[in-house]
Amino acid sequence: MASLPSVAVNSTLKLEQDFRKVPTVSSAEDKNSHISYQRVARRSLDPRSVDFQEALTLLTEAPDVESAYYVPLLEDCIDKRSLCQTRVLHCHVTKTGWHRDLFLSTSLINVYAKCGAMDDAHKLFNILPLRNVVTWTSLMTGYVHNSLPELAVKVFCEMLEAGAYPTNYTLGSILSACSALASIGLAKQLHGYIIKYQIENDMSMENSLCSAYAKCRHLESAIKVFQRIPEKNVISWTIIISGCGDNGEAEKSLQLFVDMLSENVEPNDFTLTSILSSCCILLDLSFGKQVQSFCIKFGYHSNLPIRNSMMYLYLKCGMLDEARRLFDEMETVNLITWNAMIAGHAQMVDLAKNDLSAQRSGFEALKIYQKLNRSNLKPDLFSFSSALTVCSHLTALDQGEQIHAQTIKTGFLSDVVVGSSLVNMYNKCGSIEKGTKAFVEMSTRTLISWTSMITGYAQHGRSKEALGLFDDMRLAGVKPNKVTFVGVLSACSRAGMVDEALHYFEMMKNEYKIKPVMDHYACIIDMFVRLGKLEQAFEFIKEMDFQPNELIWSVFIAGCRRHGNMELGFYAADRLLELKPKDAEIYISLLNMYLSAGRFKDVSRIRKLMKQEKIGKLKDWSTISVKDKVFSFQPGDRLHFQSEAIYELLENLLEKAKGLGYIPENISQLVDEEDVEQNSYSLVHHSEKLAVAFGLLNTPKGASIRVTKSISMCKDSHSAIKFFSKLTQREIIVRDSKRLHRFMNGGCSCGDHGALL
DNA sequence: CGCTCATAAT
Repeated sequence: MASLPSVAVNSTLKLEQDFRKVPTVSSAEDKNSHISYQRVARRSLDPRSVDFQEALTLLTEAPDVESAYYVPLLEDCIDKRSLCQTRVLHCHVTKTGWHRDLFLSTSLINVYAKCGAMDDAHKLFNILPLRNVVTWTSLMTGYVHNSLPELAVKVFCEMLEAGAYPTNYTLGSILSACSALASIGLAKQLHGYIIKYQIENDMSMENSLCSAYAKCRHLESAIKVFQRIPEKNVISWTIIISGCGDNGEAEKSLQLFVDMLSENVEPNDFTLTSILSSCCILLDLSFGKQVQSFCIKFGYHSNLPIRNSMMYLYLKCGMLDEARRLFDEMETVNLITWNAMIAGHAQMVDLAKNDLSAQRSGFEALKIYQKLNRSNLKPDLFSFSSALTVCSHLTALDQGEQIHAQTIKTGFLSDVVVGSSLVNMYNKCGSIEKGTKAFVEMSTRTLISWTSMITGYAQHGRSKEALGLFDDMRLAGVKPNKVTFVGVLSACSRAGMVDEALHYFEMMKNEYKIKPVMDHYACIIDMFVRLGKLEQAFEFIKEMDFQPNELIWSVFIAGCRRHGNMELGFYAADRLLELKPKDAEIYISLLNMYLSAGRFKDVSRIRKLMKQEKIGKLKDWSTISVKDKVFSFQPGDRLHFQSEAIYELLENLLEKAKGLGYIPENISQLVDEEDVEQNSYSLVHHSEKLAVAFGLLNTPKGASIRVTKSISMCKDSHSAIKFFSKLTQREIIVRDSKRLHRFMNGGCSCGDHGALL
C-alpha cells in the first residue's frame, strides 16, 4: 500500500507517545500498514489524546482513505453507545460520499442498532440503493437485540421476498428471534430453511437452533439437535444444560454437566450459573456445593451472577443465615442480588405457615426491600412483585400501600405481574374494594389476574361478583385453569348455589377438559355440608375417582358436628384416622367432637393416637404489625409489656358482648392440658383475641385491625370478635390458616361457616 | 471486510 499521507503521518507521530504508554502492540500487526493505521486511528480516539471530532477531521483531510479506516470510529460509537456521536459520523460519511459504500452503510446500521436506535437503523436501510445479505442480517440482528423479535421476523420475510439467500449468520440471528418468541412453528420452518437452502453446518447456527427448540419447550428436538452437533463447544453444552433446567428436566441437566466435564469441556460462568439454577430447582445443595468448588477452581468465585445464584440456592434451601453471610461478603451487588434476597425470604412465609420464624423472615424480606430503596439501585418489577407477595402473606396493608405508591411513581404498575400482585395483596389483606379498583385499572389482564380476582371475591363471600367476573373472563377469551375453577366452585359453595356449582363442575370437565382435583371436590362437599345436605355430601365423596384426603373428611366432619349428624361424623372420623394425619388441628377437632358428644373412650383413644403419631401441640400464635413493628401473641400470653391493659380491655369487651348476646363457649377444649394447668380457665384467651385487643389499644380510633393467625379460628373467638367489631366500630381482619375473616359491624365475611375447630 | 450462539429472579 502507498505510504501514508502527511497528515496521517503527523497524527502517527502525535500518537506514538500514546503507543509508548500502551505496551501491548503486536509487531505482526505493525507489518501491515493498513492495520497499523487502524490502530493509530483507534488510538486517536482515546479521550486522552484526540477526541472523536478531531479524528473525523483527520479522516477528512487524509487522501486514499479506505472504508476500513472508519472501523475504529464505528467501534468507538458502539463502545460509548452514543447515538449522538453515531449521527455525527453518519453525517460525515454522507458528506464525504462514503455512504455509497455498502460496507460502511451496513456497519452504520449495526452501530445504530447497538445504540438502540432501530428507527435510525431502519431509515438508513430503507434509503440504501444496494443491500446484500449482510445488510439484511444486520437489521434483523438489531431488532432481535432490541427485544423486537416480531420485526426481525418481518424483515426476514421481506428479505426472502426480495430474493436474497440467507446465510448461516442470518439463520443464527432469526433463530434467536424465534427463541424470544418461543414459536415452535417458526422454529420448525427455520429448521426447514436450513435444510432447503443447504446452509453450511455452522456450530453457532446449530447452537441457535438447539436453543430455539429448548426455548419453544421442545426439549426432545433440542436434544436431538445437540447430539448431532459434531464439535460441541461450551456454548452448546450450556444451551442444553439450561434447556433441561427450564423444561422440568433438572436432574438431566446435572447429568449433562457431568458428561460435559468427562468430555473435557471446561465450563464457564454461563454454564456454572445454569447448573446452579438446576440445583435450585432440585433443592440439591450438595451438588451445588460441589459446583461452588468448581467455581473457585475455574476462577469464577467473584463472578457476580455466580455469587447471586449460589446465594439464591442457599435461600431456596432455607439456609437464610448462610445466604446472608454470602450477601454480606459481596463487595459489589446488583439488583438481582437484592431481588434474590427478597424473593428468598418471601418464599419462607409460604412454606411453613405454622412457623413463627417463617413469619419473621417475611418481615425480614420487607426490611431488605427497604434497604434496597435506600441503596443506589431502584426496585424493578421483580422487587415490587416479591415485596407485594410478602405483604399479602403478612396481611401488611400499610406496607403494601406504600409499595403501590412506588409502583405508580416508577411506572411499573402497568406490568401485569405487578398489577396482579397488587390485586392479590389487597384481597388477601381484606380490602376487596381496593383489590377491585386495582383490578379494574389494569390495562392488560392475564389468567393469573382474573383468577386472583375471582378467588378474592369468593374468599370475601361475594359469590355473585365472582361468577360475573368468571363470565367476563371467558368473554375476554381467557381460558380458565383448574385454579380458576377452585375459585368459581368455592363461590358457588359459599352461596349455596347447588345447580350452578354442578354446572361449572361439568363445564370444567367437559368443555375445558380439566380433571377435577381434590380441591374441586372439597368445594362441592363443603357446599352440601353448609346446606346441611350431609347425605348428598356423602354420596359425592363416594362417587369420587380417588380416595378422599384429610381435607375432605375434615370439612365433612365439621359439617356433621354443626348439623348434629354424629353417626356419619364418627364414621368419617375413622376414615380420616386411617390416613394417619400429621396435622395437630385435625386431632383437636376430633377431640372436640368426641368431647361434646360425651364419648370419653374415644377421647382417650385420640389422645393415645396423638402420642403414638408424635403429634405436637397445637401451635396457636397470631401476629399484628403496628407502625412497621411486628408483635406476636400466644394463647394466654401474659409476657407482653402491655399485658395488663390488654386483659383489661378484653374483659371489658367480653362483658359488654355478653350484654349483646355473646355466649362464651368452653374454650378449654382447645387448650392442651399443660396450658390449662398453667392458667386458670377463664383467663386463657386464644392468640387472636390478644392480638386484636393489642391492635385496638395501639391504633387510632376507627383504624382497621389486621391479624394473621397460625391455625383456624375457634368458634368462640369468632363469635367474640364479631361483637368486638360492633362494640368498637372497627373493621377487624383475621387471616387464619384456612380462611379470611373480615369482621364488620357484628358480622363476618366468612358467612359463619369459617370456624372449623 | 461487516452480520449469528448462552446465564442469574417474580
